[in-house]
Amino acid sequence: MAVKPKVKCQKCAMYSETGLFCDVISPDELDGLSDESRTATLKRGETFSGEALTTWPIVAVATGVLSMQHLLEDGRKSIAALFMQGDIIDLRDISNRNRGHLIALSTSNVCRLSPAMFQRIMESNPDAQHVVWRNLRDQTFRAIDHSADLSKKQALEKLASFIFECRHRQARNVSENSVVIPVRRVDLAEYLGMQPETVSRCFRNLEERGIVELKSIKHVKLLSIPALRRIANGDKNPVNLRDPAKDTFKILSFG
Amino acid sequence: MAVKPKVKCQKCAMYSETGLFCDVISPDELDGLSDESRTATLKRGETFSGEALTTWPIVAVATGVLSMQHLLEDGRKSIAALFMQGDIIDLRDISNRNRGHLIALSTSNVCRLSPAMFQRIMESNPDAQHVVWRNLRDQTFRAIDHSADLSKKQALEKLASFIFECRHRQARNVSENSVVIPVRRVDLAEYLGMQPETVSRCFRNLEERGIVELKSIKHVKLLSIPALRRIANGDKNPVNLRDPAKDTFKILSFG
DNA sequence: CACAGCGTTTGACTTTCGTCAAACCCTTGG
DNA sequence: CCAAGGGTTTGACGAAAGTCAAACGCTGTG
Repeated sequence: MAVKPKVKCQKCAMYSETGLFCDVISPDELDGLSDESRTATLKRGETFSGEALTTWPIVAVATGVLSMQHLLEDGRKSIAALFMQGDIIDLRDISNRNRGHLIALSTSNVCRLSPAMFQRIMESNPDAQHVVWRNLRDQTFRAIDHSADLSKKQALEKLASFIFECRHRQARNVSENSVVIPVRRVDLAEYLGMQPETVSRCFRNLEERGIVELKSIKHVKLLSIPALRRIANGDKNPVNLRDPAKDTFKILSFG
Repeated sequence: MAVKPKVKCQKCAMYSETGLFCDVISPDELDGLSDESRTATLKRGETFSGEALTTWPIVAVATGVLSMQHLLEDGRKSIAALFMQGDIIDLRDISNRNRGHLIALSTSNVCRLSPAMFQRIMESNPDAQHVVWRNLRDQTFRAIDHSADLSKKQALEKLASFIFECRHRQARNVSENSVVIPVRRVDLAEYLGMQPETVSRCFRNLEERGIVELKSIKHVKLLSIPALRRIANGDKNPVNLRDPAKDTFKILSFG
């Protein structure tokens, strides 16, 4: 009977954007999932209670930015990951070990998916499985790349990498050399493991060198993408001075 | 007919260890997968050629330690992730974007799984799907936790966290307060985003304070787990001085 | 409209960690 | 068994980024 999406799904990006989870499942599956799931709007700084996450450990992000934050004993906190549109955050079975908190960085619309329905769809619908699998792998490699960025020592390099990360995530919506920074300076600093002051100094540095232009606090225009790319790749000099002998490793032949 | 595992699988940890992928699939599935897959032994420093990874993008780790390394233009490199027994590394569709290299840090036995067979088993066997899904989520949250560790400023804190990470991964095999560091100092330094000299100084620091004892270069005995835990959590003082008012965030109630 | 409060930027100073150089140690191979 | 080579440790020094303090700017609200 009900083959039209529920009211709450009709305007939700998880359904209306091409290729996201609720777009690739069948109308019946969407109907069942919708019945058992709960939408929510979070404002900046809000999180879910532990109780809510136990019952609803699977969160789909429709709009906005969520973060996984870790708190240290002395009050320092770090943002370990960012989640945006289309990300499905599956926290089943890890709430105890992992002491991270899921906190909104901007007003966000999310949908807490019914674990049972989600599981059933995953087991029966290869398309859905593919989308979710792909999204989780993207999250994994994003986190791995981010780890690589963090262990890159230079603050400027980390900022350059982050600008490309933002650009990559909004590839379609935005013109070629305009990038939106979707988080505040303080959050950006915590994500990159540095201080807001340092973030500010690095933006100024890039601007003084004519590599970017800050149209507003969150709109960055890229004036020299190659220069920014070289910085992100750890190339401080204008000429590439890498010694190719230093990074050899044996290649295991096909067998 | 063939319901006994292929010779190459009989001693492989992916099959013989409880709960790993090749242990939870059916004998027929294992048989088919084995026929289409390729085992390999890598020595320290060896990697797969790009060509090999295009044809065999799914690598299961049976023994040893593999790393995902990123090279910077000036020769610096960073180890962004570590893969150990039971990890299934799925590099399908990401070889181009992600410039990381999969490199062995110690002698390792791996199995390049047939993508077609892997996919078929994933779609038809919920148990296998569950194991692989769980493993990928572990990889994701390990990478996220690692990002949090890296953005924690202090070198000592990062080392303490790493010791717990090692302990966590070898929970069953080893006695309560003995931990094996499965990688060399240089690799450890690159994984934690610091210099080998700093790693050395931090180990000495922990030893001088009576928190750990180095039985050998890779065997660490934990003398005071609570003290190590406090360091890992960013608590520099003996007494916990955190101001609870500083880390409040609004909790979105159940709805 | 003006004020309050937070977020951001700037500058001066401090500290941690990286850099360089050399000694030491452990493994590997002749 | 000895020698060679890479990996690890130690110490002295320097630089990048953190800390502190204050000014500036934006935003929302009475």
